[in-house]
Amino acid sequence: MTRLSRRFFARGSTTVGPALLGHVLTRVLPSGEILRARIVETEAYDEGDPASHSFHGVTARTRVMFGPAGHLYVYFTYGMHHCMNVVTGRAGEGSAVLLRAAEPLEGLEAMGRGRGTDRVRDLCRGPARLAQAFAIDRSFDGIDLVAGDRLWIERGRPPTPSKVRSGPRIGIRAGTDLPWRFTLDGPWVSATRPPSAARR
DNA sequence: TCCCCGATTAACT
DNA sequence: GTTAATCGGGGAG
Repeated sequence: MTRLSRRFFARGSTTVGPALLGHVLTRVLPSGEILRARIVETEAYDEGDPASHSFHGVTARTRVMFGPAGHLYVYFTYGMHHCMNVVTGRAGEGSAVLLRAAEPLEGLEAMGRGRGTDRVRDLCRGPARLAQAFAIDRSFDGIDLVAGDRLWIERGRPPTPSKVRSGPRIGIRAGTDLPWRFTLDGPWVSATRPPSAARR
């Protein structure tokens, strides 16, 4: 049970995005319960990418994205949801990988408690659901995944590269031409929705 | 300050 | 397939 290292994260987001698939997000709750889930869906965001929160430079919210790799960037959206990202690249670069979905492996009961559902398939399928299942909120913004003791990523069995699919990212308006969403086929991947076709 | 809308989800018809 | 929920970020004035 080796943890992914600083070096792993300190590469470009479009490299770290697909590389994270198959590895295991691990959380220790205040109760001591352990949550583990295998990452099956990620998206890369980069400075200069109009869909990225870092596009407009450093702000109070995006400060962590511009910091050293291996830290967690958590944002709040739609007035009710949290989503978590792993910061990538070099300090000074505003890049990160959004964790969008995972296959629950351990601590399903605690995840269900956090989510308010018993449907295993819905525990970690979608970025806000994943954050809720793992009890992650803005207070986790900036924590270190390499050295911290509440959340980290364990080395799993990486898929053969041919199993990794890529396609357009979900829920964004700009940057839809970039194939920066990475998935492993299966029931744990979030639903794809045509980006903003019918959205304001 | 004001205003628009978002890296979403769940509950509708 | 459609839409309400709900609030903070960030650009415009």
